[in-house]
Amino acid sequence: MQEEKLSKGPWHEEEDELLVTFVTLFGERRWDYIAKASGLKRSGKSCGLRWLNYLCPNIKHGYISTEEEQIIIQLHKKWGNKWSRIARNLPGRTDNEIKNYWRTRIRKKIQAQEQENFQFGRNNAKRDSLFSNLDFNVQKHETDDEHKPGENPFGTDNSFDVLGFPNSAFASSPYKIRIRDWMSELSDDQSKITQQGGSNIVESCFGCQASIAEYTDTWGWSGSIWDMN
DNA sequence: AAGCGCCTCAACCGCATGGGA
DNA sequence: TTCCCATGCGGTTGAGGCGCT
Repeated sequence: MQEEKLSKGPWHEEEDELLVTFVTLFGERRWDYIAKASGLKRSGKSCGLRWLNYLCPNIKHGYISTEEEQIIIQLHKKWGNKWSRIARNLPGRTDNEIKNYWRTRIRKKIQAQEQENFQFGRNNAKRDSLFSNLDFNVQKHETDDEHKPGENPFGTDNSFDVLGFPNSAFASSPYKIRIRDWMSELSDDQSKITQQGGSNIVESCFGCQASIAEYTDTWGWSGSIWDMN
């Protein structure tokens, strides 16, 4: 038997109305069944997406607030491109919406900011040495003469995240993101973290260990020193 | 007014995962 | 245990809108 050709592209108002009616009747599941029963010439998957990303009454339409943007930035720092996970922390926003917003707005802002921070930070050999065992692809610093005591070597953001990374720099390093994901997983399994002297020793899934020591540097900045071995 | 390029975002694609038979 | 189907997830695409020349 020949399959009826499925339509693609933007949804029409009548299709939306039909889908809403059938979701109300059968619930937000069995999308293939709903697609067939409704007579919509759409795949079940397409119906599910349309509902979850647009028609669902819980969806918030409109501008993403500054507050929501900050949450997205922080969670992306923590989890990377885990859009659905990030979306679960922003009621009414979908993973698709957050993903698009990140790609079109936030990423550009951060890239521009990182470019600025990188230009500033490359003169600070002292701070860079904290990351010398991690391949952040940082160019060799020429001099540390220009850094003044009390001055933030990473620009205006002087905070460090829960994993000890500076919030302002190297945020998009793929290696850093992998380590973040790994640490995020580890945080759910404290048995892999042991104390040794002043350091936490973390056993990694890659067959190596990381020693993490809390420090406060000469400028009064605190954070964590990573030592991979 | 027309043409062009850029941007946004809804929708699609393909792979991964989970659950039931 | 294996297979199949439904759903989840993240990356990509392309239509349409908008601004600039």
